[in-house]
Amino acid sequence: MIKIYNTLTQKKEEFVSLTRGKVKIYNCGPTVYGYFHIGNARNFIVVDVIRRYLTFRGFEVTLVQNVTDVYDKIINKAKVENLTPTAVAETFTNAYFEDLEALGVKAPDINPKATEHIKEMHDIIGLLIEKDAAYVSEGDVYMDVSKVKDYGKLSHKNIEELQSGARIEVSEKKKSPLDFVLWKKDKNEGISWDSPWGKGRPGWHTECCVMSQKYLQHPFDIHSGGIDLVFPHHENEIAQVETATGNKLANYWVHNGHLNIGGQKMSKSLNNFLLARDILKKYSKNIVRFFLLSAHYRSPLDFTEENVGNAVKGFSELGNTLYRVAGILNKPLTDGPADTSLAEKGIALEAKFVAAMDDDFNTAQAIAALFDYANEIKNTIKKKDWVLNYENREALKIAGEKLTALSAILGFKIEAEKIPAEIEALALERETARNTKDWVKSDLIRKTIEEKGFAVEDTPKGQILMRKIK
RNA sequence: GGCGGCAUAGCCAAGCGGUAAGGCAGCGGUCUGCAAAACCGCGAUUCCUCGGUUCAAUCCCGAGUGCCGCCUCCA
Repeated sequence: MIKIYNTLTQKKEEFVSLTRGKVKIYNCGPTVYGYFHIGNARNFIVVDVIRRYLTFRGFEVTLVQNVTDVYDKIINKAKVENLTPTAVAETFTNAYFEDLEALGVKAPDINPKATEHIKEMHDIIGLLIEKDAAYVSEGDVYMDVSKVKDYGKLSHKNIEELQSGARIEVSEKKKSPLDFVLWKKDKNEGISWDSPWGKGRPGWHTECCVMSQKYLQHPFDIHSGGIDLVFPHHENEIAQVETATGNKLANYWVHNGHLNIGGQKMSKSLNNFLLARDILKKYSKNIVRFFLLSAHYRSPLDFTEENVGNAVKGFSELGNTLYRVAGILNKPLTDGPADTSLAEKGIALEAKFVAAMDDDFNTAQAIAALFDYANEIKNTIKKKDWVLNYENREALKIAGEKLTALSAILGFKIEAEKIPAEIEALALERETARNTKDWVKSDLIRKTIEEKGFAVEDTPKGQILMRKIK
């Protein structure tokens, strides 16, 4: 049974999809006015893992992740750079896809753009006006929050408390400070569309309403995003959709915690962010993912060089396990008793991994299961009475494949790369030197191998070659 | 001010009623010609504090302290 924590009910709930065997997910994608940072990456990776896991559990998953390509910040950026908003959006939309791929995030099934759904936005705004839940004011259109049943149910706020909050912008155009803009009157910002209410551009929130409706239909299964989107963004999506259509928007609301830097939220407005693409210059996508998944997705996680450094060391040995397996599988078979313990423990460890992931996608615990699995494999190889007979070789091979497959659910690509012939030749040469106890030559060759980015280890069963992991 | 979350070994981090996973670092050992490697073993007797519920609490309830987030754009 898969359990998911639902922000709406503030409880872990059993996951039951609307259509048997299928899951529809909508994740709030980026506003493309700059490169996305590692905190944004956390969200994309968390959703990627949820998607991969649900697929592993037999669901056919449809993931929609929008691109917000019209927005104040894009317009501001365009002004500063002396470009058109469209050009800015295009540049960073392309960069977004590049960075996703670099992080090992599978491309979402559908990547709708806000600007390609203006007509649909007009429709829902029109419907809201018709229902007297929205009003026109000096060329802008606002949502009338007082007409929304249960406003605040997602973020668990109530209207009175919100109104007493001092931080809400007061606008003469709004009936209430809580009302939010659906359509903004054009102010010659270089991007606008005609509408029944005059020239203008869409406000936030509405795009997600219409794109989720168009590609997934309401209600769908899972709506996700960063915890900071709970209010007002997701609250306002619910307000619009449920008021306009009377349908529930989504069943499960999943929100990931923030990536902090120095204990503080990483954000573009605080200017304390690290770009995903810059981090990737220093660390591999495996390491970045390993680090980001080492804490539960709902917990805050602090990005420090030390923490990521730990991830590098921890992850390396996980990856190296496969080289150790591959190295042993190469050796000639010998006679001896079969050892069934690896196969037995493998089943238990896979179950541990699945149980962890079933429980609200507990990747931290799932990673622990991977380490247990890797340790079991290495321990087996090291056992004095374990021999490479046919049965044991098959069991080892299966264990290695299983470890690779489970890791792939978290998006870790661990596999023993084919060792280049050149390195193999060096290793053979080294073995010859070792056999004649020519340690000087042997160590020299080891050094050469290392300089070429590989490592060689001597074990009772012979040399093991592996690529050094970064 | 309102709402929400978090406080677990030197560091990171699971656990959410039955007596503390995993990783990094450290220490001891095994293996090795050597080894930076690998493997094995060792580490929390206040799980922030104080009360309470319970046969039993890190886990539930209350109070307190300290952090963080949201209430404005934000993954």
